[in-house]
Formats: sequence, C-alpha cells, structure tokens
Amino acid sequence: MTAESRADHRPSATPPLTERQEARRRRILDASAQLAARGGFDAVQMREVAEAAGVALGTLYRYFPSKVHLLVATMQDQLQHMHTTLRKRPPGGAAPAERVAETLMRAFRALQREPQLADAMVRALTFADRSVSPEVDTVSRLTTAIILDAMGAAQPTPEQLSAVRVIEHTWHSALITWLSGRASIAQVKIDIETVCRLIDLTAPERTAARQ
Amino acid sequence: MTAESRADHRPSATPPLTERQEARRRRILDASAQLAARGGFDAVQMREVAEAAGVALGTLYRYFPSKVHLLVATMQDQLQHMHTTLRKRPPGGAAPAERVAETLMRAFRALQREPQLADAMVRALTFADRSVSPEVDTVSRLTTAIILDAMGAAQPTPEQLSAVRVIEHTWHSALITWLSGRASIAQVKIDIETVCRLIDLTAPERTAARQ
DNA sequence: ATCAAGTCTGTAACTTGTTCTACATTAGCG
DNA sequence: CGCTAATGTAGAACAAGTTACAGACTTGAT
Repeated sequence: MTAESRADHRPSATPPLTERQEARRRRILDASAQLAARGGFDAVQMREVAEAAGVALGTLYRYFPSKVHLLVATMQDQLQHMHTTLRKRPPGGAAPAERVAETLMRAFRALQREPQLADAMVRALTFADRSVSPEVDTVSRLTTAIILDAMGAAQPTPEQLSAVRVIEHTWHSALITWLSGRASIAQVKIDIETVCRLIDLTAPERTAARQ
Repeated sequence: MTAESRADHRPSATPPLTERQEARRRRILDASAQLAARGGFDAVQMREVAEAAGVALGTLYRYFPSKVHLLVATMQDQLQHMHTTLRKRPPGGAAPAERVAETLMRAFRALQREPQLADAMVRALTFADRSVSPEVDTVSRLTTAIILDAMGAAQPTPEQLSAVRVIEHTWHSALITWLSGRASIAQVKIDIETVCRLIDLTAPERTAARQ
C-alpha cells in the first residue's frame, strides 16, 4: 500500500506520477493555497509559487499549464477535504431542503475562515475559459456530489438534478457577490435558503408531504 | 435640449462631460464592443481599443481605470439597449414565471448572436473585484429591473426580491457554463425555467387568483 | 553500468495590462 | 484676448503571465 495506490483519483489519462513527482505536485498545491490565503487571486504569482514550492518556473507550467489551471486544481484539492469533513458530521435537518442549506452554510463558514483563499479559487473557477473545462467540470461534479449527499437522494430524478444545477449556480454566484463585497453574509444565507426551496418543489411528490 | 441633458444617467458624482468627451467615451465603448465581438475577452486589448477609438492609451485609462471597468461599462451599455428593446415587445405568457423565463430566453438568444461579446462582458462581470463593485452593482440593478418588469411586480415583496436575486445568480452562472462550453443551450433553457418556478412559490398567495 | 528519452533547472525573452512622464491642446474665466 | 488648470498625446517603463531554450539530472530498459 505505497503512495501509488492512493494517487489514482484523477479520471483523465494521466500517466502515473513517480513519488517525487507526486511530492512536487503537492508542494505546488500547498504553496498555491498558502499564497492565496495571504492575498487572494493576485497574490498567487507564478514565480512565487514556483519558488515557494522549490521548483523551476518551467516545471510549474508543466504541472499546471496556467494560473487558472493551478487555482482550479487547488479548489479540487480543498473540495476533497471539505467533502470528507462534511461526510463525518452529516447535516441534521429533517427535510432535504434544510439539509442542503445546512451543508452549504457549513461550507460557506469554512470559506469565511479563509476568505482570500476562497476569492482566489472562486475567481479562477468563473474566469476559466474552455481550455480548463475538464478541470472545472471535475469541481462541478464534486459539488454536485456534496449536494446530493446532503439531499440523501441516491437515485435523483432529472427534475432533482435540475434543481441541484440551479443550486450550484446560485452557490457560485452568491459567493462571488459576497467576495466582491456586494452582498452580506446574511444575504448569501437568504439566497441559499431561497434556492433550496426548489428541492421541495421537485421532490418525488407521491410522498404526501407537500402534495 | 443639447447633448447635456441626455448624459445624466450615471448616479455617481461624475462631473458632466463635454460634447467631445461624450463622443470619445462613445468611440471607446464602440471599439470595445467591436473588438469583443471578434475575439472575446482576450481580443479586447487596451492598446487596440485606444487605437481603434482614436485616443491615447492614457486617455483610455482616464475614462476607464481598467480593462474590467471598460468591459463592465460595455455591458451596461448593451443592457440599456436590451432593456429598451425588450420593453417594446413585452413577454406574452400568462404567469409571471413564464414571462420572466421568456424574457430571459429572449435575452439569451440575443447573446447567442454575439457569443464572443457575451463572453467578454460576462467574464469581466464575474472577474471584477471590489474596485469595480459600484459599476457591477449598476449592471445588477439593470438586470433586476428587467426581471421585475417581466414579472409585472411593481411592488415586489421581500420574498419576491429574494427569488429575483436567485434568478439573477442562476442567469449569470448558467451563462458562464454555456460560454465555457460546459452546458448546452438546451441545458441553460432548463436551468432558467427551473429557477423561474421559484416565482410561483413566492407569489403573494393571498390573492387566490394569480392576479 | 550505460544509453536514450523524458524531466527539471535557471534564465531570458515576449506579451499585454497598467503606470509614468514630458509636452501639447482645450476649456473656462477674468 | 490671455491665463491657468484640466485634459489629451506619444511613448517609455514596469509587472506578471507565459513561452523558449540550453544544459543538468532521473528513469527505465537493456
């Protein structure tokens, strides 16, 4: 059970990395997160990341072909953490809508602890162009997984998936308005709770509850 | 009734512009839109905008303190157009939710005609940092106005305003997923229709009939 | 152990957003 | 008109993302 078996998360046809390469990748991601946590998107300067990670600039670009790729990968990394953390203490609400809202608010509070890091990651995510689509998609799938987990919908209907998509849209966009100082934390909370009402609307309605 | 009285749209304490200045501003915005329409965000290069507008680089920066400011202003400009255009033929649906969805889809089709321009504007909008907040807020208010128009809610309740906020979030984020090729046009349509269901949910339901 | 292919390193160059500077033009005002 | 402050111009300079390249180091197969 060496480092090798752990490394096979990524779906794409990445040639497996040697141990030293895995270590380099990790140092880079850590350096990225650390610089981001200090000063947000702008503070993640490729030369500085390279230096902090003890790697040449060219190498950094071999691992992550652009700053946006790097930050999206950083987000993937952080989301993994969050997903495992969230799984440990599942939300307590009775209705799916409540549980999703609770989960997202928990994630939101985690982001509030490192607002600059959140800034860097979210800005990169929404600024990403087509060349980063696969990576952004991975982040999106992770987010979807977290929300579906909270809903407790193992076999979501297409309608429910639509609701989840809309929730994700709202989540990202609300984060942006918060990060750029155009919405308060309270406002974000309201938006999340509002959009989560869509879940009730799309629940498999044979179960009496809401009609 | 010279050009002067027309110029007083902007709320901030902008000293009134002379006629030549108004003309410069217009040339800059037009050049920006034209370059954006060609090649999207990346094709809007400040030197090229300046040259196309027949203005020195320093002047461009006096009018718009950054590329993002410029593109957000371009978006304001385009939204004005759209708002007037949309007002001319109001949506035909019976229920507010239908009308809003119809209006947004109409706007979406307009954006599809110039996808590169849409790309430049939307990317700028979501990439904008705090220094652009006032301008982004103006765009947001314009969008809100368009949606409220379509709803026909002259006196929206706080709940309805929350729904509108969420609709806006979804609108922006769905546009981004479309622009970066991660969602199809059909998918965007579904997302818009899904989120518009929130309107029914928040309608002032004491007035039995849909009023 | 050795060789070829692939990786890394250090560094310079290039691109484009942004800032700065020195000088010319314009606008408002007495 | 003639002055002065604000505005505009041309172009250099700077910053950070990105690319290019020559030489050293690793790796894997023989």
